[in-house]
Amino acid sequence: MLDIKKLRENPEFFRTGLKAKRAETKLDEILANDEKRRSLVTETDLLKAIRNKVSKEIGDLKKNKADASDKIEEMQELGKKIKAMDNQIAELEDQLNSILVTLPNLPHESAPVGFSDTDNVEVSSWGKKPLYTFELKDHLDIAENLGILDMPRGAKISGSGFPLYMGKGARLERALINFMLDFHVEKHNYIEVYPPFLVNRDTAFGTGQLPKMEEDMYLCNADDLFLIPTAEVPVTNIHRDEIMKESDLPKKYAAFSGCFRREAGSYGKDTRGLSRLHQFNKVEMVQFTKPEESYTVHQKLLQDAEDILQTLGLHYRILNLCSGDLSFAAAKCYDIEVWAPGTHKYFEVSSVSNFEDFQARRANIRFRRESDQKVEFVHTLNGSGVATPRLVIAILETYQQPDGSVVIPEALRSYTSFDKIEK
RNA sequence: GGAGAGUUGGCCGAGUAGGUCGAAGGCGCUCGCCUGCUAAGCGAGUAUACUGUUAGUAACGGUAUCGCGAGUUCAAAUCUCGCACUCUCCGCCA
Repeated sequence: MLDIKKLRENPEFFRTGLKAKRAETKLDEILANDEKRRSLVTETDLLKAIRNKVSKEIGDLKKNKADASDKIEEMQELGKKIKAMDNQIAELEDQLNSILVTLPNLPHESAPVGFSDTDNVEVSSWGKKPLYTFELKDHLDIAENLGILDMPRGAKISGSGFPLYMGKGARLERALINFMLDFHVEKHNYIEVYPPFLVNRDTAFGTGQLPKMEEDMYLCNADDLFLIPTAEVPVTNIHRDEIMKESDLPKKYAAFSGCFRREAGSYGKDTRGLSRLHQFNKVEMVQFTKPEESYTVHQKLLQDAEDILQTLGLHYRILNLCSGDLSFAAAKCYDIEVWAPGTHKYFEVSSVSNFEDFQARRANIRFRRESDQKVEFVHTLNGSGVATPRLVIAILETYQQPDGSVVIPEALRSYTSFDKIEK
């Protein structure tokens, strides 16, 4: 949620930012509405002050057995007026809010201005594309050949985009989750979290999924609960409506969760194998920081995610997303794309975002400064650390052997208990 | 799923024949005093949001908030209705 006070003070700044984010701006409507609302509030508060005062007088009169009927009558009239004005205010607030909640966060100044993913800027990379002396297969061919992934049966059970891992494939999936979670907890000092996978509307609103992205989530209608698209949603909401201690910041959480996405409108794109799924697993890192620290933390968060790929020996590149490609709530975001030699493509395995106070405003997450006891919104950040399906793609394709088998990266072997997947 | 009890400020906990209750008291915390040190003691302070005056993120004022929402009333923490959550018992179940 954008800050209406700042918007009031500097609308042009917001207009420029929103335009870079490719958002429709109705700022004039918001500002006019806000103006009207404030004058009404002032007026109504004045009347309420009178009512409070006179009501006390009535109480005193009655106690002294004196006649108060004149005043009561007066207040009856006043009460009607107040009620009408309160209704008007509520209506104005509804209107104002309905627009405000659909406005995305502004891009940070260090995010390149641009329209689409072609304007994203590669800022760094690690490792390089490995060379092979034999003909490469893509992950689906490898996996089917090894019998570790059964997409047709997944489709039979649930529909397309629901993977069914079998045997060593299932074990590899579980190993990756444990490896990544242990890694972040033990090496990067995150607090491990195991969150609910179903969340209510307030929670989905807090991180910015609602109201605009409702169509992208699975809804359990009978209970009005959403299947989470990422652990970011429940984990960020841990501190919803709370005032945190300054000394608790930065707060670092790492959580595994299943992720469920309807991927509405993306049919026909990246459909092969594990590249785009309705259900997948991910370890997510979430941090709460003081405003002045968030961009330093953002860099560290990126490193924490990179660390996973480096340890697994996978080549990747990092993109600084342009304003137009940033998600609704993000001010800045790095995407990490891992190289898949068989598909000959980079796949996004992690998004590392700084939301500044955008989510904190929506979810009302604040902290108290020790110096002056003032309350402020925290900054929230998160990064995938990382999502498994495309990681599996990269592992299978990178470590495939001429005979169709796949060698397990060293760091994973204590988790898989095997060092090779073969027929 | 059925029946009952509950939800007050950072915590504990008063407060129901509606009125001076943003809310007693205690604990905690902050500042000051006192004191070889510590502890104890004494004094003061200790919510958030919106809004106004103002050059002011300073100061002062107003409004709202006692789980959430609506209602009754001149006036509601206190009455009525709906909802959420917690606890207990029964049923069901991994």
